[in-house]
Amino acid sequence: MARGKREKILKAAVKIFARDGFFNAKMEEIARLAGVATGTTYLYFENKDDLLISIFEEEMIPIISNMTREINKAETAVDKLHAFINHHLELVKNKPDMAQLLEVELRQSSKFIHGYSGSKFREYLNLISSVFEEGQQRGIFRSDIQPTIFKQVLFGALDQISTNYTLSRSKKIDLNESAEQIANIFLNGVLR
Amino acid sequence: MARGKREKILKAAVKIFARDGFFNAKMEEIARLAGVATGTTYLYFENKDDLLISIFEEEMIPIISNMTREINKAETAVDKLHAFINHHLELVKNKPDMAQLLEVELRQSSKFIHGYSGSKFREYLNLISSVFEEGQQRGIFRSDIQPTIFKQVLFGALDQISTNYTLSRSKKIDLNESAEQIANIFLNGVLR
DNA sequence: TCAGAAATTGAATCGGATTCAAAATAAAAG
DNA sequence: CTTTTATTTTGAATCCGATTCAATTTCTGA
Repeated sequence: MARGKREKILKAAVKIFARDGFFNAKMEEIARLAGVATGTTYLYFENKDDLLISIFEEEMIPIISNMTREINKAETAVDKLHAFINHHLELVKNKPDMAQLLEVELRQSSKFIHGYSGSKFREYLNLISSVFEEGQQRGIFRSDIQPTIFKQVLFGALDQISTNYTLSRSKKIDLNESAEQIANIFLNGVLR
Repeated sequence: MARGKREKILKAAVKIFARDGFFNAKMEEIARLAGVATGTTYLYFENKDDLLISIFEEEMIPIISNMTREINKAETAVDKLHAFINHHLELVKNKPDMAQLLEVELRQSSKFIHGYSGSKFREYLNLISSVFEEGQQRGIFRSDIQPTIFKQVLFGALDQISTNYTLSRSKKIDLNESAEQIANIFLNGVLR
């Protein structure tokens, strides 16, 4: 099994899923774009859901490492939280196709929603709780808030804003403004 | 067209969707449980997606009116926000089937995600922004935060916590504790 | 009681994910 | 180089379930 074939299928799937949506995307067309036979896709991926989830897992690797780098640039926990929020929304703005895939299409996969409790998603969320814990240890953030709840709450907030932006045709929403407001609400909410 | 038939199909669909998930639910089985022929379901609903969305629209009516009542019981904007948060999570805890349908299955419907910009969802979100605006007018909440952003941020946070709870098998998460923490973060974040 | 309209039926159609026997290709053995 | 054997790929056939629609049943009102 040529390793390159897997990559080709993955790359083709990103394009087709982004263009047609998960539901309307045809395995046959993904195969055609990848230059392989329909059945070949099933040698590299269990099924359509697995293909989508694999895209997620692969795409999250650079996203997580970039985010980590971005966070580490900042000194204080406050700045790190700011960095997370800004970078997350930056991504949504700059990679709309990928954003659409990760935010919208991925959640239509029954397997993802139900079965998956994947490491990459957890890892991404844990970037938030790590920063938060650091802030707590330094006495900057309130200690009566559970990092586990905080990470979900902040992620949920960002995700709602992002999805709304991604789905809005016009794109006239100002994500920088949103980022500022979110940071504002949350930092005031957790600072001692 | 007997009005009662539509209700029977709707009721059967809730059961089957909740039990099998949107994707695995079979129209034939919904029809059987409703006591009609397969084709009959298509006289009352355009397709499977439309059936799911119709459930959403109908279920939201009492949810919205109960929530409105609950909010109006409270005096201050702060208490109203508290009420919203508590009641939302209360619902998730007390009607797990419906929660699963609204939070999980609904979002697997391509039509819902893409096409739908439904009135009921907007209406629910606007309950939040109304309370928030009221608080701003009374000078209780900061005026530099946009109600439109606030409503999405709070809803997103609640939704993430709720979905996480709904999908977790064990249900050992304490939603009351979560409610308290969320209220805590947000109220500190927006109070002057 | 009967013609026409409205509602219902469920078998047939259709689309697309998935499978798998056959074919092609690569690797190993002589 | 053949020949064998193992690996990879192919794409037509299968399968499943949403959706359709011609035929049938039920209702209406003259």
